[in-house]
Amino acid sequence: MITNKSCIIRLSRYKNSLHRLRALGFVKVFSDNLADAIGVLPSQVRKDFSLFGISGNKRGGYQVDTLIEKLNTILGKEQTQEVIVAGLGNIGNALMKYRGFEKEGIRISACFDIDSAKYHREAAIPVLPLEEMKDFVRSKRIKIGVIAVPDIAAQSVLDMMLACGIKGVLNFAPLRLRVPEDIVVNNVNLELELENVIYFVNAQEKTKVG
Amino acid sequence: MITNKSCIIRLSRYKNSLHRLRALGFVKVFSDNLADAIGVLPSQVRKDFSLFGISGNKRGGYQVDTLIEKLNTILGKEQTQEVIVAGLGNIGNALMKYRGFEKEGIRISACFDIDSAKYHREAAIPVLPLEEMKDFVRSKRIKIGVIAVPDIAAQSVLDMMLACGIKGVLNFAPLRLRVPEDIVVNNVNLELELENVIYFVNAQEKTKVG
DNA sequence: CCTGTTTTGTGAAATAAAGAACAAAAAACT
DNA sequence: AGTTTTTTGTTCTTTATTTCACAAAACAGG
Repeated sequence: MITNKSCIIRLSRYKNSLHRLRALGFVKVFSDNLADAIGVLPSQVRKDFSLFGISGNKRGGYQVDTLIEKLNTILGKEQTQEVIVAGLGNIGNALMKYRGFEKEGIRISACFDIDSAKYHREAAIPVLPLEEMKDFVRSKRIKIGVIAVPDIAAQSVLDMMLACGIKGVLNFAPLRLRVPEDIVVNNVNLELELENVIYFVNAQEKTKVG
Repeated sequence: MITNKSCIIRLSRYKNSLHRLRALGFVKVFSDNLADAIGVLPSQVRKDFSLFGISGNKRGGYQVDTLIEKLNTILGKEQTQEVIVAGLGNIGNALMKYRGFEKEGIRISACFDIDSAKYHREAAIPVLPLEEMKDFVRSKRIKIGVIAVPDIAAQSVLDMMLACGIKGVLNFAPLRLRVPEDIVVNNVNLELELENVIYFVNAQEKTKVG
């Protein structure tokens, strides 16, 4: 198992670029096309592929279609991935409406909230009480959850998810969640990302002056 | 200038943890408290601090208040940072309503959109036509922008921002933006984050079986 | 005031990631 | 058929990051 996160992220980016290239009519690509597209060196592209046993043709590059297929297999996207969302606040709402997941084969199967005013059992994406999470997740064998609840509730909602059999989590609450080793957590922290941009902009300015 | 992004991200995390610790009544902390809080080793904490000239007291640890202050200075948070948002779709909307920025000293000054139906000049956060971006940004000397427009529009909106004097961007459009070297871009790509979780969950499963 | 303990700060060692370089294969051209 | 060119796949090198390890400082207790 390859544990290098940035390598996996690059694979996703390659795949994205390949979709665009295919739409433009490309049938084959070379490592430097892909490198260019995602902003790395060609040798990096080849090394990434080599790590996952993806091979092309010397002088012929890579077949776009087969490459996309292989990447999808590696990234676990052979069938639609079902995920649940906890918390129908700002972020939860945006996620439910977000169209970007579909085309990546990701489907939000349900949203869970504590507020009964939000329940909506018959919606395209049903909004259900937290208590129903266990049955729902188990019967559908869902493995991935998104945490979009307020900070204070995040850890307890996570624990609930784990009890349901969830194995991987995308967390929007700006704190570190405690999880067993075999559980995967990715954090999206908007404040932090902005803060980071701010730091580098300021640092840039200072360098210029000094 | 320190260019190590993950180091800066850790600084932000330390700061977050420190706020929590202070709220709990802590007056001083040790490197291993912070290490524990954000999930790294104590030596990492000390080295990070040392890189930025932050020093504590041998055997006495670090003063929480002064530490927070120093981190704020480093992270450029002495005064409120004003940012603009382009695109009042799902994500733009969620950002405008999101309460998490305030407490980090980040303020969304305005949102810009192409759709005249969305304009709302008198709102707490005004929604303005894209054409007004230049005047607005220049008069307020805003340096940071958020891109929350559809893929196809992202590059042109970015170029517009740069023409206005924006120096750093947080980009939600799932593609690589082309920018001059001195411009900072951080990408938040939700599909990609989820895909990443999915990969590691699948990889985990396979390892267990194999 | 001395001894023992704790915790920092940093230089050296280990690990991980990225980049360069090049042989080998495949196609294209003559 | 042979030569040239292109592009992969992989090994070796370099660079970056993390971790270890320990001396020096600060405090506590006797």
